[in-house]
Amino acid sequence: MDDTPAPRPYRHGNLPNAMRAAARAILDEAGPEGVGLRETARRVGVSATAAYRHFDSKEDLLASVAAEGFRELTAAMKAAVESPEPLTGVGLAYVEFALQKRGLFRLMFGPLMVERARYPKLSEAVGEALGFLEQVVTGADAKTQDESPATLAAWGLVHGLSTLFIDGLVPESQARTMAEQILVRSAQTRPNASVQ
Amino acid sequence: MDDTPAPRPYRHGNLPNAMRAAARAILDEAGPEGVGLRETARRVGVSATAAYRHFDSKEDLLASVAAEGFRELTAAMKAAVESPEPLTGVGLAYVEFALQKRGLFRLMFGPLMVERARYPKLSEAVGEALGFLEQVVTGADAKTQDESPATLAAWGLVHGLSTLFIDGLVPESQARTMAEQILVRSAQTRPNASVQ
DNA sequence: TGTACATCAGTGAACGCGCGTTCACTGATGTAC
DNA sequence: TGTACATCAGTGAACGCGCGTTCACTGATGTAC
Repeated sequence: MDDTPAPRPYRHGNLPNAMRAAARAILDEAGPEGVGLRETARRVGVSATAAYRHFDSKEDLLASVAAEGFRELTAAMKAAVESPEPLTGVGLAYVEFALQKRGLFRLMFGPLMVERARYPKLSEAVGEALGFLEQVVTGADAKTQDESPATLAAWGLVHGLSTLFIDGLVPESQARTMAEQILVRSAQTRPNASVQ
Repeated sequence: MDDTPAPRPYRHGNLPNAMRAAARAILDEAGPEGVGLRETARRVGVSATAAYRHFDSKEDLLASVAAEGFRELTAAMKAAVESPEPLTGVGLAYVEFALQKRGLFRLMFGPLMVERARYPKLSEAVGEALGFLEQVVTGADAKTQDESPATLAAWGLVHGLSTLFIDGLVPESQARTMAEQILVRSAQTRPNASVQ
């Protein structure tokens, strides 16, 4: 019986995904600055150069991770829109996403954003998240380029709470209760809040 | 006449301040990640080792820059509290601060926050900014450790708007108009908004 | 079904770089008597 | 007023490090005939 643990096939099979997963692990341990292409490759068990078969550069890898993050954020919000108070539910889902995937969230809204025009997949994922939010807030399909003030107000609030929480400016233990209290109240005072 | 440009005295005079100023310049050009102790010293025209006479480490330098930032933020908010609608004025001052001192703002709310307990001056400056905000929102002197939900709601909103603006998720040209519109409206619907 | 060959996905060595920090030092300043 | 000496604020060289990226390569896979 040969039970030597199969020294890995020559071809990895799905290196891009494995790289993204490893990068996300580092992201949560060390934050966006801690993610290096070499270190990521090391974790996957592959040479650093192998990464260049699949990504143009380190930035390209990070952009693809960020895009993945935006897609997951959109999915999380979509799952939450079925709640009795859609906007509150979606807002809480946003905050929850940030709390649970801090490193990823930080990457998504970090300095990469400055260059995001260079990564179409990323821009698209950002646009979808935003479009969905716009739709929840205004009730209309957003085909406009820019966000409405109402959307921006809602987005700003949940985004600000999220970052204050993950930056430790509010004690972790209070984050969720606070968020719920604030978002429920905020939804009640909205001009066009749905009648109860 | 000796008009050789005085080859700088042996002693700098105020190296700590000069280092902070240089660090802030880099901050605005390259963001928090671009700030290095060596590069900062280089700009000041001093050897890298000279910095260690005044700062324990690179992190120590950054913490002192961040503390300076929080003190300036507090001052900016205090200057704005005299406006007809204090909360709106303070909120706009907050957003304006972020827009004008992006690099600094990013540093102030960056990963350094995680370790801020190790820098008493920084913690104190953060506490003062927060305490003032609490006072504006609730009208009471905040002697409590934690923020009230009302304060957190206001802070979250202005903070979120600020970061969305400086991360380029809303077109720069619209940022100020949007902020004003949102904050004015938000102040009107607050439970205890001042009567007009 | 077998073979030649193009393509794809890896490898290890090497590049140059800038970083934070420590070391042993030197030159200027301030202070005690 | 002068001198000895401690202290303070700089210096340059060196440390080890990990990084992103390029290079020339090799081994495995897929495809055409």
